[in-house]
Amino acid sequence: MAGRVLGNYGSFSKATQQKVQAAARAVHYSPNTIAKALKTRLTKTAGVLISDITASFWTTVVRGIQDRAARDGYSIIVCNSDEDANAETASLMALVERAIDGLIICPTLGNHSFLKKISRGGTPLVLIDRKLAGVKAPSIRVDNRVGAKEAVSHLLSLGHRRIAIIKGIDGVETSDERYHGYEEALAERRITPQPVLVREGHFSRNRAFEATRELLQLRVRPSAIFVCNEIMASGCMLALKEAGVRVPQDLSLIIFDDPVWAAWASPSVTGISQPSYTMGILAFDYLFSQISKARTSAPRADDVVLKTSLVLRNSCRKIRE
Amino acid sequence: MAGRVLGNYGSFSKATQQKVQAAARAVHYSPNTIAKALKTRLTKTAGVLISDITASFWTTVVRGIQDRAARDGYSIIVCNSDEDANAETASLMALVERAIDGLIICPTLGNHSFLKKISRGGTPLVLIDRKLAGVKAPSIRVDNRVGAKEAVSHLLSLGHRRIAIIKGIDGVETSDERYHGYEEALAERRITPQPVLVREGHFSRNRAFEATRELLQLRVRPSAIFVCNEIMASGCMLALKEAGVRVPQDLSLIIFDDPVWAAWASPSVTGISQPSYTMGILAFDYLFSQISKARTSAPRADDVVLKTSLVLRNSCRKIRE
DNA sequence: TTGTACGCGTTATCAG
DNA sequence: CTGATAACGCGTACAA
Repeated sequence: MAGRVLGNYGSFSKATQQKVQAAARAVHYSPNTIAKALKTRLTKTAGVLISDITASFWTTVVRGIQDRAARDGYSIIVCNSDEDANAETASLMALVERAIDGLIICPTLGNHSFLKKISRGGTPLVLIDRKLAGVKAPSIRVDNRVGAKEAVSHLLSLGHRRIAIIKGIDGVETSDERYHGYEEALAERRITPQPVLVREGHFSRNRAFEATRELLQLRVRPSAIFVCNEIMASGCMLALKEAGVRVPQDLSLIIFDDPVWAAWASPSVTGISQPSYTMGILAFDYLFSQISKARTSAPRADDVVLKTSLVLRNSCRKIRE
Repeated sequence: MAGRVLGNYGSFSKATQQKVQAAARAVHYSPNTIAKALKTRLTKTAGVLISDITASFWTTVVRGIQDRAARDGYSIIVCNSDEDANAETASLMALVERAIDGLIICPTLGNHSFLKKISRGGTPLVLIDRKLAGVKAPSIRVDNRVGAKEAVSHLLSLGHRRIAIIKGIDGVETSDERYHGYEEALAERRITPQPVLVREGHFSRNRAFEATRELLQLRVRPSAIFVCNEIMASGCMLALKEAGVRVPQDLSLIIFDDPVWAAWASPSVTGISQPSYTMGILAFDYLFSQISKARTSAPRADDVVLKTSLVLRNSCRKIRE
């Protein structure tokens, strides 16, 4: 009986309702989600698997997910893969054991057999930041190619022709797409990318630091650098600072991402802003609608690609070459 | 019976073991952690309640907690309070419903009756960043007073006498302690704090932005500002930049915290570094030992106070006054 | 060594 | 509308 009023189902009289509620308050009743889950097979908990919560892009995404999840009565377990496929699988196993109702994941490179098994097993899945071939799940992404192209086109319009790029991890969609954007922008001006100006940064601060140093040692230095994410931007800027290179007088800089510090850095840095918080919100919305199978009237698109925006600041300068 | 061999406890014969295992494979048996948790009262999940994961201090703490938790087979549910007592209680309820095995919390200001009830209820608890009177639980903190004092003493030793402070939230331990450190450092030079130089920043970017603007409008400007955390530092630096104030030529700046961008900002900024990752590691260690009740031989201290360190960079300049 | 029956806290069903 | 009772899947105590 008490179960009915507390669970708010079935039928009961106003009188018993009040009695039960009074008693519940008296005992400080709090429902046990575990027992509930045993019955309903819903834990009201979702898993989130990203590369590293320490990156401010991901921090913001996670905050978006958490906020929306809290609204819907869901809790979130966040795991970090550090771009390592083994770590990914380990986290996935922990998540599955906890019987999460759904999963939001940014897949690493590598074999995703376990992930695919989970997906086939019926666990609702949402991909974030990257797609994954062979898995039928909605994805929330950003148009990396167009964003990168906009960044490089901006440099070109300022007169730059020797534009270097510090890429992420080859094979990772976001990295490859940003490189394609770079290529496309150059192609429009009939410029072919010079291998010596194309550097690997592995989404790592140290690698980007090294890459920047190498670029500065070139006989003919680039007049501008496009850095493919915020983490690498920090390494790059450190190297520039160390070498005494003035931005933008000696060299122009544009980055993919728009971290908080971009605004008050000296000079403030121009970048491509991603709607990270919104991505988190959307990701959970998609997950939730899958979980509750309450398909909204209009069938929603399976691949949500959001727009980035160019935030103009003071790290790029007009040149004549 | 089958439970015994699969759970690997009690006694059984080799023969039955093989029969059961064969059957298990045939049915693709996989244990149900939910049912298990209902019985054992161990969910292998811990809750973490902080103010805002978006702050890089907290991001790092959380990463420390996650890493150590993963090692011990634990998953973490992170909730944000945004320094709001109601939000704190709401998150706490969600956590309790999920029957977490333990809780790491940075308590907000306000009535913690629910938290105390949880603690008395026997849920292992660890306080992080702040203590909480009336709750018997270990706390992992930093010596905020000494750290702040070191920062201000540094400014004093450089010749500064008009030193402004942008505080956090009055009543919050970290904020109050940092202010005490400020007072103490001044007292050693027989300087009494001037109310006009003491500003409220509420740990908020915007509030700190405003506070900085007010300081700059003073008839006699301060020669240095001590900003009590990283979030507020960003607001302060934006205001300085907007007003065209050069650091450190026109004004010296020192902050509590040592965010990643401090190194490559121009100028790089001097600050008080907290061992945030270590704090996360320690917090989970304490929690885990409480959960497993495996009291280590030596009784560990209840209040762990870590040291901060002054990281010298280029935002403070020597002056003569 | 083996079988079995009970309880964990919910939800859901079925008579009353 | 109400009260009792059977699952959910696993651990465990007790009896065989």
